Amino acid sequence: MEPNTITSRGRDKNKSKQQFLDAVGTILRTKGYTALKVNNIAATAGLDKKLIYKYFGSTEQLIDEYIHSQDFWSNVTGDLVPKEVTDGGKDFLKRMLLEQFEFVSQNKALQKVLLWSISEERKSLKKLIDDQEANGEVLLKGISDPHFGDKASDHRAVLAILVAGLYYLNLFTEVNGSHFCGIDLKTEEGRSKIRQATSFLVEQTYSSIQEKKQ
Amino acid sequence: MEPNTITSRGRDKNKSKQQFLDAVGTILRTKGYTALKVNNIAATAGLDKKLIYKYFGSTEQLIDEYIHSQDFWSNVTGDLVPKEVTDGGKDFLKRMLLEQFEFVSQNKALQKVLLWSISEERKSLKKLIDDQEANGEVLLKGISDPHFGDKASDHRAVLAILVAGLYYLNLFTEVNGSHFCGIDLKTEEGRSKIRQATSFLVEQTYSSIQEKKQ
DNA sequence: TTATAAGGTCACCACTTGGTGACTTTTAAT
DNA sequence: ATTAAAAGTCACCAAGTGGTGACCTTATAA
Repeated sequence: MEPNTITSRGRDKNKSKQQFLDAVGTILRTKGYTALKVNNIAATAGLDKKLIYKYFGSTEQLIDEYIHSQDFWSNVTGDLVPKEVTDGGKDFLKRMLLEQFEFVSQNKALQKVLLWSISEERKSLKKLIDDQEANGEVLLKGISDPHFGDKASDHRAVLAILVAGLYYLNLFTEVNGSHFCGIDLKTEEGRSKIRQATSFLVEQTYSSIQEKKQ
Repeated sequence: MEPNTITSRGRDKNKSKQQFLDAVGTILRTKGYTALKVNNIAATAGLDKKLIYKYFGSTEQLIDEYIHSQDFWSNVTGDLVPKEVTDGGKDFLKRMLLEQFEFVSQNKALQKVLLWSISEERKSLKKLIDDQEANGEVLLKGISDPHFGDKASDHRAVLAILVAGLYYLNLFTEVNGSHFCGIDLKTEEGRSKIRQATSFLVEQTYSSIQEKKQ
């Protein structure tokens, strides 16, 4: 029998594979990566676990295939990159940081993946992180580095702290935490303060590091 | 028989209890909180798991007792608080941030606890976080808030991003990651850049938010 | 219609998990 | 020495884990 590609049957390998991949996503979002067990995944997919071994080889490979299949940073990176940069990328970076802050807070899967990537050594996660880093590298090299000249790495260090800080604050808010340095991150008011501080820090960095360069 | 308090025997309840608590610490540091299983803890302690139930009631209670017994932020918070503040706490905050950055990077247990606290809902972790937050509150209220006046919460938001960012960068470095925004966090050079950026941001914040206030 | 290959189910295995009852060993007061 | 209480060991259980062989089911090419 030839491999079924298009015909819609009740028994569809591709559909079943997708059900497993979806199940991985569902479990990851709701229970986190520690709940990604064969029995759990099979039950969530509503199919027999045997099929996981048949189609993916192992649970690990299924999970890796899930990771590779997702574009976790879609909204952040796929963002509008300005055609022309007149302010050294200040406005672009500001928007990027604020959008990332919002995007992460609304994207449970990305949150769990970020957490996962700092919790467990894993090739496919390292690749994910490295790829995202490479994406950022292109933007920085093309947009802000030229502006900061020999102070480029100083600006990058600042940016690293900002990106990392916004990541952590979002993760922190999800469990056990609400107030951080007295800011209530669960309220719109608190999050607004964080956004303002982000804008402020980008602004300051652009005016001051630029200053030093001249 | 009276409870043994001081006499040193081979069979010493307190010593055994401590062995279990130490085992929890060892496992946490080396394998992370997900490896904190009864059998694992008992094996590490070199004692029978039955004793865990006898002495602590359950594994959960043993773990909670470990968490409560530790002063994870000892070096950071127990730090020298200035008797007299003449610069609005700028120097104090700068030193605090830099010391925290170093301390976390060298303290595996604290790293794992930070990770744990943003991964799993848990009363004792929430208490830990809340207590640390309360410690910080005292310092901020006493040192920097008066300086920033009605802009105090703006300064706090900046500080939140910095503290969170330094946390995340340290956690990021431990697994899967090395470069972040192009900064190699595993090298002294990279970490130095982060320290400089931290100083820079505190400096900027003090000069600029102060400016606005006047 | 029938053969066949792939989709899918189920029972079962070995092993690990948390947890407990029955037991032995040690200690120290009598 | 006797004895009671606590320290500690061991075998065992039920439930859950990852993983597999034997089987049934369905679609379609011949």
